[in-house]
Amino acid sequence: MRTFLKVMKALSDPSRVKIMKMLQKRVMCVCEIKEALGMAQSTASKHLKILENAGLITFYKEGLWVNYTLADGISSPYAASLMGNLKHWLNDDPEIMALSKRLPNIRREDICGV
Amino acid sequence: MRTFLKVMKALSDPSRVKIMKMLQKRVMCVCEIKEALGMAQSTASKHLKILENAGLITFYKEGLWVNYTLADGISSPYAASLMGNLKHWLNDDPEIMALSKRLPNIRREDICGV
DNA sequence: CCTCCATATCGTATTTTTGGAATATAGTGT
DNA sequence: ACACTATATTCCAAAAATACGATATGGAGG
Repeated sequence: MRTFLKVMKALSDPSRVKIMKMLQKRVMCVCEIKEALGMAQSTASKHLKILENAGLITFYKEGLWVNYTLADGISSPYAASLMGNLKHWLNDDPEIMALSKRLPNIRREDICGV
Repeated sequence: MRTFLKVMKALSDPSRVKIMKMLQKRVMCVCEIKEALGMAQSTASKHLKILENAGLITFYKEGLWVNYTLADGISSPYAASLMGNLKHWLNDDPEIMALSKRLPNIRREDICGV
């Protein structure tokens, strides 16, 4: 039950859903996500932690950057199922479409120092 | 997006998940649900409204009683998918199992006036 | 019309969630 | 060791969710 609720809660927030949809397109670091969603860095970091805790995303470090990516989905049947469905859900949502369009222009080289 | 979030939020609360699992077994009225979950009547009513609003349950009136039942699932793909999965999810959860066991003993005739 | 009963809604206190600024941590390069 | 940078964590305020008692609604029966 706790695992199930964690997955549901993680996907109950629009910012976190948007993060999931962006990560379906490509790997992203925290500063890119913060930029894409127009939120404070600490806020982005917190959302990412909630998603990770639900088994929906993972990360790997690359120098100073922390690259977040979709989890492989073996953490729980709930995470696996929802992640699968999210692939085709919300693709025609106006906000998601706008985000997808902007995504190529959001590059860490432009946002972080150098 | 709003529809999706409504479904996720609706299923992010343990009481509401328990209500869904009980309704998988049988139709229930508000007083039976309140009794099964040990909560105030107003609380049960509000949870039911949230689930209904998410397209997960419906009701039909029968005299003074309002019988709640699982929705047919055509309200949204999110509701449909989650409802389908919930059928086999959480069946081995300790709390859900205990509830299922108690369910036959929770009858409106014993709870409401006559 | 009046009463009774199941349910819905309102008002309100409590808890949880969310968001940002400030601070801490950790990796990189000098 | 020091400075710099990306990220995580902490602290705190605002907003939302949750729970309950009290009240309102609406159907059933006398």
